[in-house]
Amino acid sequence: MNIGEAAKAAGLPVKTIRYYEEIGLVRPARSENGYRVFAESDLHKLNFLGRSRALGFSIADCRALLALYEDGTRPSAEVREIAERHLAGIEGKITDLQSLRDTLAHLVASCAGDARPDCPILDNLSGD
Amino acid sequence: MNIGEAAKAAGLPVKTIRYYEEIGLVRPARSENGYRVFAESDLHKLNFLGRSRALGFSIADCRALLALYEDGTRPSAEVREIAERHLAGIEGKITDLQSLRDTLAHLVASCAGDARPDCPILDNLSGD
DNA sequence: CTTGACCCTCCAGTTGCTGGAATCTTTAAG
DNA sequence: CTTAAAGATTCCAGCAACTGGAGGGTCAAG
Repeated sequence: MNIGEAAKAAGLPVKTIRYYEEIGLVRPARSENGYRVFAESDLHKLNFLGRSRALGFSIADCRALLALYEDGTRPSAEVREIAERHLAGIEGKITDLQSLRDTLAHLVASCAGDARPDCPILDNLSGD
Repeated sequence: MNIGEAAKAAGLPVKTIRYYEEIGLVRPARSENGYRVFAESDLHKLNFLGRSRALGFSIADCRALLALYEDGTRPSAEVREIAERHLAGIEGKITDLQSLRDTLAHLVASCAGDARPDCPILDNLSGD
């Protein structure tokens, strides 16, 4: 299977797959003409990567998760630890964004948003 | 005032200030020895930038906000529009992260996290 | 035999800094 | 007066995770 077909099957851009090969996440075979040839196992990995990335895992996490996935004897605790750390990071981001949102919402609400130059948003940014 | 002092006053790293000059956000004067010299107005701008960035505005937004700030006759509507768009972006991100968090929380909760290899997290990532 | 859809590699750009190397200048201590 | 530390300068490289484009080779259809 060529890269275009693999991309469709995995729901990833062709460029991304080439990038994943470059950084050693997948190692598709090559045919005589130099084209990458994706086996079932490669497709499986690509799908795994797509799902992991969609859950927001970093490439480093994905690499670790993939290694754990390939090792049938790993303790599930190791996987869970990666996921937990990621979850904590996301929760932190949500908290940060929520406080940003609250601040911004107040500022936006306080600004008339008309033709006049008075603007509490700029006042706030410039230090009141 | 040299860059180090300006950095302390604005609460920004020295490197960041040099970067802001490089991309044209501030234009401090130079003394004979080549050192940057920050006037009150430069400090004011740096503070403005620090606050804007802390609210998550992109550099492009900051540039626009700064220009509007310097233009005493701007309509507040223009400022508000930038802030509203930013707010909408943040709200979108929050929503995305929340759904990620929910998914991850379920996965983490379903995983025993012990020495056994069975792992619903990996099962999920590999496509069940 | 040509056209168009693939595929290849390599290089540059994205965002917003951050670190480091190599080199001044200034300042405080001895 | 010398010297060493602190602080300033420039330039180059790198981070994350791709993405776009140039310039080319390959293949199947008509």
